[in-house]
Amino acid sequence: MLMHNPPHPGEVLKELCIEPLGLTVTEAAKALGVSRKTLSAILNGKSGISPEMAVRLSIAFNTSSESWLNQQTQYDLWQAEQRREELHVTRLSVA
Amino acid sequence: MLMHNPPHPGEVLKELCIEPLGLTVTEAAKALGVSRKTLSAILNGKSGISPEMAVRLSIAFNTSSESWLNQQTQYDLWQAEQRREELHVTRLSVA
DNA sequence: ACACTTGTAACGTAACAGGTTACACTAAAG
DNA sequence: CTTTAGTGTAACCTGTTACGTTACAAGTGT
Repeated sequence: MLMHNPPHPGEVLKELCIEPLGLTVTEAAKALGVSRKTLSAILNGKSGISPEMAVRLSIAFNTSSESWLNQQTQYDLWQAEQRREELHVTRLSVA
Repeated sequence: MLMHNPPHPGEVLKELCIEPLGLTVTEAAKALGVSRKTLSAILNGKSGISPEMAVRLSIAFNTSSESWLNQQTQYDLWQAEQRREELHVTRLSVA
């Protein structure tokens, strides 16, 4: 159960990958093979990290695609959990 | 790094929740607060588990929403990894 | 025969990742 | 001061996907 608001993966990407390497958004986008707009949207929290983008990041930064997508999952899930009460769901199990 | 083709979360849902409780798709869909079509699509691998659906499942079956969404993430990622070679990405880091 | 369950086709909507082009802004370098 | 590089983002487009309702065909069991 997630307790705290997880950071948007874009922030992590910026702080752990882009800034340490002194990369510009334009450079990084070109290397990743996506448009500058797409990367910019991620870095500014306007869009999420897709499975394909996670793989791109894993290649460019020699990291784990799983870690990127898991971060996104935690973020998305926290958003959905905030609306837990609004979903009228009947309990089917007590296990 | 994922090595094996992960099962579709719908299969797991069917085998671990629906069938053990002797639930019909119609009943389960009603309890979850979604249409029969939506649940059927998930159970038959035609659509994935959304963040909101993960929360619904966690309420209905008293489980962890994280586990459901993580399963979906692993599944989606495995699909994306199959196309790893097709993405022309430049390595930016050797760390 | 009838009722129940199921998958699914055929429509629709909303959301979202991604693309191109173009604009305004900032900051640095000449 | 002008020029250049970098940036965010608006305005358009596409493709995909989750979800809804309605309706149909097929299977199963009473």
